[in-house]
Amino acid sequence: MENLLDALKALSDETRLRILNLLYEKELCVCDIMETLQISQAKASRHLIYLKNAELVKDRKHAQWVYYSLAIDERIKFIDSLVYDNLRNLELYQNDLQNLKDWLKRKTMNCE
Amino acid sequence: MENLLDALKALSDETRLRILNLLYEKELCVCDIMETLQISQAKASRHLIYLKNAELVKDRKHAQWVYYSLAIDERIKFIDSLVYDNLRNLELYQNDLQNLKDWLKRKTMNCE
DNA sequence: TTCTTATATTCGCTTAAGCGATTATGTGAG
DNA sequence: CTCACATAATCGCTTAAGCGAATATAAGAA
Repeated sequence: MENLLDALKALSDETRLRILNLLYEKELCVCDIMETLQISQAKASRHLIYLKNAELVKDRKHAQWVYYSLAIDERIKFIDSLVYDNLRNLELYQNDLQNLKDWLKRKTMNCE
Repeated sequence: MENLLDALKALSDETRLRILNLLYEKELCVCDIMETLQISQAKASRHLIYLKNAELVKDRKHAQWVYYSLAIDERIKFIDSLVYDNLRNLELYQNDLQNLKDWLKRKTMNCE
């Protein structure tokens, strides 16, 4: 996290907050985000790249998938508080977590 | 603080972060902010109003002055962490605090 | 190679936001 | 009332950012 202001700009959009909330659960690929939040592929990709440029998340390519995960270190612990103490009190973000759980279950079943 | 997203948008601008950092010290009027940060009156006023609309600060009118102070409650404690653990490690914000101290001293001397 | 799937990028558009400069409003002093 | 001062609001402009739609890229499968 080079630039604190870039991080804060990344936090000032609802879609990116919703994505961040999901990534606090586990590493996810773009399609997991699309499915869970019911947003377009372009939108998911764009916001993930924005978060990556702000150095809040990192990516890892494996075959045709790109997996995104958190890159929040101790220097920006206030984001942990934001997520756990604020976002997760809100219904929208709770629902997103439930949808993620449901989606991952469906996805796993398809692969068996 | 009705809307968390509004608060985060208010935090995504450097001038507003600098103002917030000053208000963490004490209640200030618009001219204190202008002088300390060396910004125009219109700019100071605009950003203070933005912070007020986001319900991060409140105002109090006394004679021809408008005093602004923090309106950060326990529900958004992550902002305390942002200010104390992050902003105040940065030179810019430290300098602002020193400039505030100097300005308030000059101001008091003129009134005696 | 061709086809499919996952992801990223570009285009055109719309809206939000920041700025300096200026003007308006409101308060107190004389 | 008139003047000075503090603050807010408006105007015109520029730039950033978000969006859907479409296209490009890259990897694996066949």
